[in-house]
Amino acid sequence: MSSSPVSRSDGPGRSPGPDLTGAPSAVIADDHEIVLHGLRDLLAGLGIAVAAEATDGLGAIAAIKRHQPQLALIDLHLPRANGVEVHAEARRWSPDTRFVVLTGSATPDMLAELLCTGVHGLFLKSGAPAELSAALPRIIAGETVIAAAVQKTTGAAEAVGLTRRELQVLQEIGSGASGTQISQNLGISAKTVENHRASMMRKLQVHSTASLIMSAIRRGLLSPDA
Amino acid sequence: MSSSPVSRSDGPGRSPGPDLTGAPSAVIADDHEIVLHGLRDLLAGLGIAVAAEATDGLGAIAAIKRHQPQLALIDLHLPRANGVEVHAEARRWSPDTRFVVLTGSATPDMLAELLCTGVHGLFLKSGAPAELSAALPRIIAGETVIAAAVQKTTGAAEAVGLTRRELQVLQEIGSGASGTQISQNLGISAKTVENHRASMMRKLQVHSTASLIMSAIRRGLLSPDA
DNA sequence: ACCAGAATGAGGGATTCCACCCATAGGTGG
DNA sequence: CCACCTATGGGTGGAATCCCTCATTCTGGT
Repeated sequence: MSSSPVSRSDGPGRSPGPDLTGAPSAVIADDHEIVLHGLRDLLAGLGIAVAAEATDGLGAIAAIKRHQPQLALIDLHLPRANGVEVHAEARRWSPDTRFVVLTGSATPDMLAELLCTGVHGLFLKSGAPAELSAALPRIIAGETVIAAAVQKTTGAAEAVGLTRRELQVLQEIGSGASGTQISQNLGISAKTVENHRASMMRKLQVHSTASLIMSAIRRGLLSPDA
Repeated sequence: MSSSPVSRSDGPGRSPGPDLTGAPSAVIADDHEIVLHGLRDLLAGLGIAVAAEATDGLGAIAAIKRHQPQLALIDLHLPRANGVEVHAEARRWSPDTRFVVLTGSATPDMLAELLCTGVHGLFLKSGAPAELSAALPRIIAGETVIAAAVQKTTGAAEAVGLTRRELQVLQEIGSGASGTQISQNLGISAKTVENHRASMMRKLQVHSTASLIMSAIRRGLLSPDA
């Protein structure tokens, strides 16, 4: 049933091809139909036309490439290419598009990565739609808006008390690397890696690597889709 | 801002208190405002009044208890009490309510638990809203409808080829138990536990417990909130 | 200047994991 | 009956983990 990856007919749209002159246009992407519905409504209220919709990352890239919209509203958690990848790829084909990433549950490492890549907006789906509505016009005008709640989420690691280095080691562990491999990847001693791991286990109050991974994912310190 | 856990004013509602005689009423709960918006629209299209909304599990329980709706539309992943818990608790206070659970990403064990508890409907948020719209009237009429996509998800373990016993061991590992502890919990030899683990790692093509957990969570075989 | 903490590194011992090998029951289906 | 899979159990050996302790260096803050 979900076999139309590129774009679907846009209800209120009337002009085919890119219309850089008229009303602002947007491409939206989310794998939940119900969220797409909500975004449609929200954009309609702002007088922004939806040029295309996509339900996965590759479809979003193609749609942005084709329609060159002023705005791209992309879910972070998309099949076949997540929000980070969509942004990295699509910006090269549509340099004037303003990218806004939505996320349900974000991990600090992903958010940090996103902020570094220079996305123009970052919002939580659990936040009030009004927050997004208020910010979108300003984003289109050239501002960059990061929801306050996102900054709070980014501090999840600090809340637990994990340091930068520990977080790096954590990600390496999650990727399946052994102590020796991690030490080579990070250019430090294997013993230091072990110390960092032990430190994290103490802080998270667990006593096995398996629990460490579980706890880290539960607390949003690590993303299963790494 | 998200400090009203119980219920908020219902726009189109006009009769205070439970109205078991008139048009069907519903309580909806989701921690994403945008999803609530979509559900509101969807129910309006079916002529179902929204008696109350909630953004967390405890709020949902309270709202159902108070309004005794014909229908409860509950997200599986809610703060302070998930869909399973909401259903288990609220059904005792509102026995005539039909419970429908929505889920974004579900793990086989959670879905199995849900199906056992006797929920009346089970749908994926990624599914077409039309699927839900079509099913709701029949659910209210007394049927039980499980989305086809859910059954597919439930078979995730079979797709990878993990057996029942292996899945049990996997959950034990995720809970932080060591080989010896698992053997005691399951009443088998520690060596057998080790064999099951090795078998899973072969099937998932990983070479460490950390990767095993990560891969299992990614494939939906394990829930981080265990 | 001082102190707290992060990051680095190490020693040592008990335990566990991981990857091979192997065998015996019991069930299922051709 | 035989082949196949599951579940069970074992052995062996090397690698990695886990849990302590301790020390050094560098930074940030008051």
